[in-house]
Amino acid sequence: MDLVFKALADASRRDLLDRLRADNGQTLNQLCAGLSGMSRQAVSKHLAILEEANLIATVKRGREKLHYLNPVPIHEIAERWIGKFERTRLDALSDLKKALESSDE
Amino acid sequence: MDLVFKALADASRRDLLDRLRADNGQTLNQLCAGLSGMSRQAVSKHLAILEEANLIATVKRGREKLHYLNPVPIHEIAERWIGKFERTRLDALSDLKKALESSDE
DNA sequence: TTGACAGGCAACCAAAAGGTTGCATATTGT
DNA sequence: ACAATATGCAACCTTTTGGTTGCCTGTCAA
Repeated sequence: MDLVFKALADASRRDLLDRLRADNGQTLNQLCAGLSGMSRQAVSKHLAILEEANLIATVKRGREKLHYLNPVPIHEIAERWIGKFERTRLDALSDLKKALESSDE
Repeated sequence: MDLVFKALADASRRDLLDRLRADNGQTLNQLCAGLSGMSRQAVSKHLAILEEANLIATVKRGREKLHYLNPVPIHEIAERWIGKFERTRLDALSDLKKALESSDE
């Protein structure tokens, strides 16, 4: 799970995921076109990190490599981790409110 | 939003949030007790990062500082970002499946 | 008043992250 | 065959990150 969080920590990588979501199965060069001002190798490294976090899967087709979004890890994070915080949302907010009010006195 | 993702990227910080969720309103020293083998200053820095990302709010009470969980940014991420991926989940998976099958031929 | 306690600030350090350049390899179209 | 295309690999560099130590400030209690 740590790998997924770390992979999501970078804005360029989130952007890559966004663009794969819009158009799945793109090659490295296609994805490079979007991140302007960044070298192909940098994009390649980002994709490797996403792949290691299992957020994308790749298929080689001839000399090119197609990148596919794998939304499962994001789903798992939402379920197992964010879900916990969603459930306690109102409690935490009421704690916060009470704490702020008592500090006004 | 970037600050929130970056704040969530570290396991110690996620642990701090977990512990605040279990017991809201803890002081720095209380939170230190949990992260064994880490100095008070290191924990303090983590808390500062969480606070800057607006994931916790603090209230000073005398010489101590109480830390409260603020689940709103996590909720927003779940809504605005993860939600998008949840919605396209089945599509992406079927793309993946098709791509894998065609690579078998 | 004077310790002890809770926390803040700043300098410093090692390791990891993000990026670059240069070169190698494999595939494709002519 | 050969030139162009698509990607991989490795060394290197700079900035950020996570952590430490040392000292300073504010607050409480005896």
